Amino acid sequence: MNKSNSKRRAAEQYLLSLLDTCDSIPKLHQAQAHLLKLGLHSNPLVLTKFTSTSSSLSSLSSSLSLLFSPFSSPHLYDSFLFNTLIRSLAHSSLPSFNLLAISYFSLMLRRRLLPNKFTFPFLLKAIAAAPSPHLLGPQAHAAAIKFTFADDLFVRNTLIHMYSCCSGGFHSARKVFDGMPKTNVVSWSAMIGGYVRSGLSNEAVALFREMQVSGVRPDEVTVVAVLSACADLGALELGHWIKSFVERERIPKTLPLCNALLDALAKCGDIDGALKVFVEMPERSIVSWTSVIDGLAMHGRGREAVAVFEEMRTAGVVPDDVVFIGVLSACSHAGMVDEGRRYFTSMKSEFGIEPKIEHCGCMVDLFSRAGMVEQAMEFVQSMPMSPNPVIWRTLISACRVHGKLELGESITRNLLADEPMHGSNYVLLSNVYALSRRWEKKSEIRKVMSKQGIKKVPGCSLLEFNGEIHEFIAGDELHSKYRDVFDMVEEMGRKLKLAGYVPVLSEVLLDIDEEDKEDALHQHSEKLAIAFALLKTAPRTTIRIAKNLRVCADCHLATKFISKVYDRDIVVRDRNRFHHFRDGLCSCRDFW
DNA sequence: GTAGGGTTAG
Repeated sequence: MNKSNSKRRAAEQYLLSLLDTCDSIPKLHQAQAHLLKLGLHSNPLVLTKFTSTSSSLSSLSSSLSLLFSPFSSPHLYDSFLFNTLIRSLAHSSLPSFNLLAISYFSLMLRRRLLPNKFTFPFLLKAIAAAPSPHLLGPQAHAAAIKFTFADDLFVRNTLIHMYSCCSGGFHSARKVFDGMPKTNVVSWSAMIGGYVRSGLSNEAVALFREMQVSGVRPDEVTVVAVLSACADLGALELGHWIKSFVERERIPKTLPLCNALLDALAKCGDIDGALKVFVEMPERSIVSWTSVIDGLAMHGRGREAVAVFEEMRTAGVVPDDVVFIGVLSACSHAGMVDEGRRYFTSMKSEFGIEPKIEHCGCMVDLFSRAGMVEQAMEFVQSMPMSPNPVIWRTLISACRVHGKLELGESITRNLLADEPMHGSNYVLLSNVYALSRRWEKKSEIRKVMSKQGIKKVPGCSLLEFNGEIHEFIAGDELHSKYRDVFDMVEEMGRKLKLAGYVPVLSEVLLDIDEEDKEDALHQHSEKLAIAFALLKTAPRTTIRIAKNLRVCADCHLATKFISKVYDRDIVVRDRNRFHHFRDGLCSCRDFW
């Protein structure tokens, strides 16, 4: 070995060990300076190490500035360096970096470097994280086949993940999954997670059960995915079952697992169980705090939510924009107008966080619920961004509840012009008309809807019974299996009336006579679910229901009566929040 | 040196 070669070798070794000691970005920058001084800017070994170090310190731009520098010689790069680069860029949460990963793959091919079995998992991960995975994903799949790596277990598992990140891609994901001669825990977790991502939580739970039958042992990642499904479904029994499963199977209680558990319990109605998980967590991230605050907000426990936020600040955790959504919605659900205002102002002044439309939406809701419709309107006019349909719908509900019918009507007309195919907008307008007793206008709406083929989203309520999740859909055909359920709804109606209940007919969309309207109300999904629970469950046990829409005025009133007449606690999670019905009253204090 | 996972207005 000649002298200059051994000198270069020594420099290379020095830098590699220097990079090993880099545990902060300033140290990384020092190493970068040494690297340039020693002329190692084209050394693939050093550049690879530098890339993976800068990636683990979330400072990939340092590495990119080196690789893109005019001094570097990309012709020296090997497959290993490209793999490292693609992996590091795929790992980033910035879409532009994910895209860069994909372009490095092309560059690699242009330089006639062969991808190996490690390349495709990295590439597919980048594609999954980048915008429009459905465009590049199938091409990458074809490339994996061409280079004979498509049968590799790691590649297939990442294919499942990639396809399930494409909208509607769970079919393709399932095809890959079903075609695998051998699967492992990652394949199952990826598929279960894919179902959750597509909003198919029931399928996710079903696949989890299949996984257990097949003898593949779930791990902490599987459990996190199943817990998200659980949170989505509001399946408390399943949530509790998973909790004991984790204990029994000694599945490591990682931070994401505890966060998922805490979030699922809160979203399934066991907020105190969620708080217990939170208190016992050995370490917490901002996600843990946010889940607790959101959970308390959903249960109308705004004071406690705000207290938790203050505790978080005392603990030295820096708030982000997401946690403020929880704080503001807590204030709104608990009628804490002044606090809400203060927190909103503090976002920018104290924490330098620019409010987004979601935060403004919380403020509009805060004023609206408190009956301050004018302030809500003024707030909308002073927002730095233009209002979106969510904001308009919040305002319209406020107009309806607080009797500002003309304003409500004019806003709804604008909204209908923006979103003519959105069924819930017509429902809102129809309800405004019903309150102002303009029946002819109301029936006009119905005609427009049927003419244009605009459909209402059907109401759907979920209820767990005997370890199964039962689904009730509003206006479902009278199924023979549920004959007794419909009879029970009729009987409930009679009993409630004796107790003083008067059906609220104004929200029925159909242009039919009063008696038929009452029948239509009887078919609302939560009434079916409650009737089922009254028939099947032991006296005085709590009834828990999760539904997809907001509770309608009639079901809200009826459920209050049911809780008293039948002596049951009834917990309903609707689109927005929890309602705890007990002894004729609701925890939302009729504010929802 | 490889894959799957946690919070987000109404």
